[in-house]
Amino acid sequence: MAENAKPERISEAEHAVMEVLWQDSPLTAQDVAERVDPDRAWTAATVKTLLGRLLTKRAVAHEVDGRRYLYRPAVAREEYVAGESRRLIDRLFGGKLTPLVAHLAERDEISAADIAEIEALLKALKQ
Amino acid sequence: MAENAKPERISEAEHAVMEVLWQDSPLTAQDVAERVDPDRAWTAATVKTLLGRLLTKRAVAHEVDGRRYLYRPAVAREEYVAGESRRLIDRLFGGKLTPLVAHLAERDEISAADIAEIEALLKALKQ
DNA sequence: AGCGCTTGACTACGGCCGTAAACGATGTGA
DNA sequence: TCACATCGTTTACGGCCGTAGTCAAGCGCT
Repeated sequence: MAENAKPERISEAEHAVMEVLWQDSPLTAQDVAERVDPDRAWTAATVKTLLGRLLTKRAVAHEVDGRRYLYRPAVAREEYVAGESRRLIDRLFGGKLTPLVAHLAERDEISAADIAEIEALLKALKQ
Repeated sequence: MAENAKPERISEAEHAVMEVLWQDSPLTAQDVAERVDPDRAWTAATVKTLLGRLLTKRAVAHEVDGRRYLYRPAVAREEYVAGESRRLIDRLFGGKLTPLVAHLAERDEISAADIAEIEALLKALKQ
């Protein structure tokens, strides 16, 4: 094993790029630029910079395809999401999920449908 | 109404200061420095800088006490926590809580006790 | 063979962040 | 009154981030 470079933090802009790659890969830089969230209104140059930074952070990998690269994620979305979730829950809710749910509930940010869904989910978990 | 300056983003280091004030306020800068998470190992100067920045961001307010200030939060922890939670859930879970719970469940980050707690909570919510 | 287009690498630059020292005003004890 | 301690304010500085322009190398046409 070993070889397991600690995961460097992915910034918010970089995350937008990762989302594209998680959805479909491998992609060329151009493909990524075309698919990235249009609200960002990035130029191709910006996307290339972000891909470069993600490369050095080892969050994406590249494979040579003729004279260009094909990019693909090197960290699973699963892992990223888990890390970010944990960070937030640790920082704001003492590491426990219940207070988060309670919090959202108190602010009416949970619908009846949500409740039903989560109950079903938990029931399934118990067995 | 009006007068409601948009909440400027509180950084992570600033948040550590806020936690102190949310727990007990008003406090002098010195008090804050003494109570802030010791893992940070900040000098008094650093804490003063952070308080200053929080002041200009209007996240804390100060009241003059002789020749020094007493600081107190100007945004409720509740509000901050809600904002951060929403950001994360929007960014990673399409705005829905269920996937977050499902996610944590799949990673065994929910204990049986958690499940029971949340179920009780949801049951209470339904009525 | 020469030219332009594509593509990654390098450079840039202002902004915020983390961390902190220097400065200046003010109060205080001797 | 004079040195000293105490505060808040200002300035600093390296680092990462967001955004993007420029450069150099190679490919494809003509």
